[in-house]
Amino acid sequence: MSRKRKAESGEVLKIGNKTISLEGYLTKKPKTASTPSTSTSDNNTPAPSTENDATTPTDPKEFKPSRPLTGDPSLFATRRALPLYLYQDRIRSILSKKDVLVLVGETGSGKSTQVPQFLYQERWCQRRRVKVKTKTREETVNVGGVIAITQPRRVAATTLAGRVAKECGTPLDTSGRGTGKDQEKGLVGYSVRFDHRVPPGTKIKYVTEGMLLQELLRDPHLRQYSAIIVDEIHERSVDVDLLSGFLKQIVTGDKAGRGGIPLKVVVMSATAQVERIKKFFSSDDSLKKGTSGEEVEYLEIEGRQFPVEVIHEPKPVPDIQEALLKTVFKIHTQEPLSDKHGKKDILCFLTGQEEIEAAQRLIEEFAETLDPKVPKVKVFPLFGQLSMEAQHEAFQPIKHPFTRKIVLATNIAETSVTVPGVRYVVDCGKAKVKQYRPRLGMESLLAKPISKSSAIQRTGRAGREGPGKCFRLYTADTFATLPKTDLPEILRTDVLGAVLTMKARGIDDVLSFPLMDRPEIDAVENALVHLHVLGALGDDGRITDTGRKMVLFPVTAPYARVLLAAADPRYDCLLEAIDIISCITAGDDIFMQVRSEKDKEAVDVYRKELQRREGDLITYLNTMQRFVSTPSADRGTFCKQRRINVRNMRQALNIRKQLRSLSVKNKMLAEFPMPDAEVTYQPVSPETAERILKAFLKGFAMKTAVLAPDASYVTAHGKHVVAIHPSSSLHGVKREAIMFLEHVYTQKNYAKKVSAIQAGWIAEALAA
DNA sequence: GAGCTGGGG
Repeated sequence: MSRKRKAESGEVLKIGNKTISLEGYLTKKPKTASTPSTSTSDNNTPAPSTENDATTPTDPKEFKPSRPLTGDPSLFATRRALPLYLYQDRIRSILSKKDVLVLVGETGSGKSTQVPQFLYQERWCQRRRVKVKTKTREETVNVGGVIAITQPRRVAATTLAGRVAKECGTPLDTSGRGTGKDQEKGLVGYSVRFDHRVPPGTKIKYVTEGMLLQELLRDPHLRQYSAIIVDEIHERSVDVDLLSGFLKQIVTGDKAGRGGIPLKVVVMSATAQVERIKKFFSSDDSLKKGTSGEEVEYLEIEGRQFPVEVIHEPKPVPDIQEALLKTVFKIHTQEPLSDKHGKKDILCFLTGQEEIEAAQRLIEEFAETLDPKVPKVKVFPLFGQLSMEAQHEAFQPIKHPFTRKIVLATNIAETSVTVPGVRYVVDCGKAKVKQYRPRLGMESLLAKPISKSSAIQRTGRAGREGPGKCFRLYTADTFATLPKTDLPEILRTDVLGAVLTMKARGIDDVLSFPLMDRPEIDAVENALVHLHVLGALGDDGRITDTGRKMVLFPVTAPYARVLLAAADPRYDCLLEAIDIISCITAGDDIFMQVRSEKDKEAVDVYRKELQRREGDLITYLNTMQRFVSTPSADRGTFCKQRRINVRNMRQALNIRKQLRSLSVKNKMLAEFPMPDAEVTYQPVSPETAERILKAFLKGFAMKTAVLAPDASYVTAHGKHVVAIHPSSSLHGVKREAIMFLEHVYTQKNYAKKVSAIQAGWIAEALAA
């Protein structure tokens, strides 16, 4: 089983039957000649832009803004040092005249924290009472007063709010509690799923993109707001693309719903590749004479990055692991361990867990062969499926003074987390990307070349704390052929959810909704048909009552359909469906992967108890029911024994609570269920399990397969062969028919989250 | 018989 590996001292490394030559890359003495001749520097590191506007002097000490800083004086010095400080008058002046500003500011410019503080006292930002006409009558409403700043991630929204509250010197209790009327007044708040802190008097509100889309459902004109600041738009999530469309409609529309008061929009990006964004908001086609407010202003602000030298490979590398090993040890043996800026650690970008674990083994084995005079290395893997503690380890500085840290990461380290101490980046040039195939109704997850923008982002990770170097394991020519930017998510994903989002917010003609990038018509048509099958759209293509109920739940359309079916007396299994959906939508699988064979045996003993012959869904239900009936004190052990991801389980409990209370609110549950402590665990009967699976079929009848005579599973829709994924409890098991919730192409065409069903149930689900 | 980039309501 265990592959034989042998590290040899000298210049050759053997792994199994593979021999890697390290000739010319290793000099056992740390001090040698400087950088090899292949070294080239390209112009990707952001050069400070020359700003020759008269209103922005170059010395922050001489600059006197038209309005003094307010808030906590102890933080003034830090804020004055931010590049953005010099631009505050300019930004205020632009927005007093124009409605849309596109602002490019590299990481560290301070845009996310400072821009809202520059604006909230502006005259146009005051709340106003205005008359608006509704269908039936005229009414007086409040418009404006608050600035919203959207963020792609919850953690960003909450931490930014905390920091800005501190700068403003107003309270924001992020510790919990502090709700209701005992809340103190404050300038700054935030609102993310499961967590809302909006003190009375809030003028600056950090929200996730999804949250603002939710608000749009209740308030299509965003009347509460004077301005929306869309941050990190370059990440191009589906949510930000939809949001941009709605904002464009408000900005360029007749504003009657806002009593004629304009909504200001500031779009902020970390990369300068904003042509498409600029053009999108400039509303060329809808430009009307006499309304100058529609014009878009553009401003670019330098970041605070140290220079990073970029080194490409002279010729294409045949083996990425080999190239990585050579490069890592070239850095390790030729570059200093630290300098006046601090430690000089290495961050490597790889595609996935498998590649990372292989690289870790290689590096650790080779490190053992190094001369004792050479500093030690310590390797840390970093990918999403890793436990919180293991991820945390990669962020800790190494205490030992004679050791260099090497972090092997997926693109989790590109945007989601920042590893401190990094001064060398090694970039393999690839990343795994998920792409939806509308024709096949499945997605693929494959390693593909990254974009230039992504490569530059990775490079930048070497220059956060001091001057750095980035080694690209591909040639300069290859870099030149990379696409400029990544494909936005809306072109890579099932647009089912996006289409329902539009329909629910009054967009009847989804094909003419303004989007920066339009999905193919095929993809949209597929989504429309699918929504019709789910009953969310009627024959006329308009949203149905079922569809309106579906959007009230924070889950994708098929899951929402399952919840509605489960609430139907015919199936009567809403609480069970909620338990299952909570487990499934809580992030990655609550069952973590077990790395060693020995651990796997021990864990499987416990996991087997949870597994049910009906398959993964009922296993999840069993797991949730067992978990909540376990006393709190024993839950940690329960998770540990079964290698259940505690973080995801906690998230599942939050989702469960939210779905339960939404069910009560939407009259699908008569009353709140009994507290878990009062429920004794009892495994569901086979009869109940059957009802549950039939309820799930109302959302997933399209994702079924029947066992063929040759013992393969063939999908009912499309007639493709699928294999049951090894993560499923039904892997290797043959049943009459299966339902699966996910369908992914990796090494093979895989079905995941699989349940055993009867073939007859499929037609039954599609009929009624 | 064989495995998984990252987010969000």
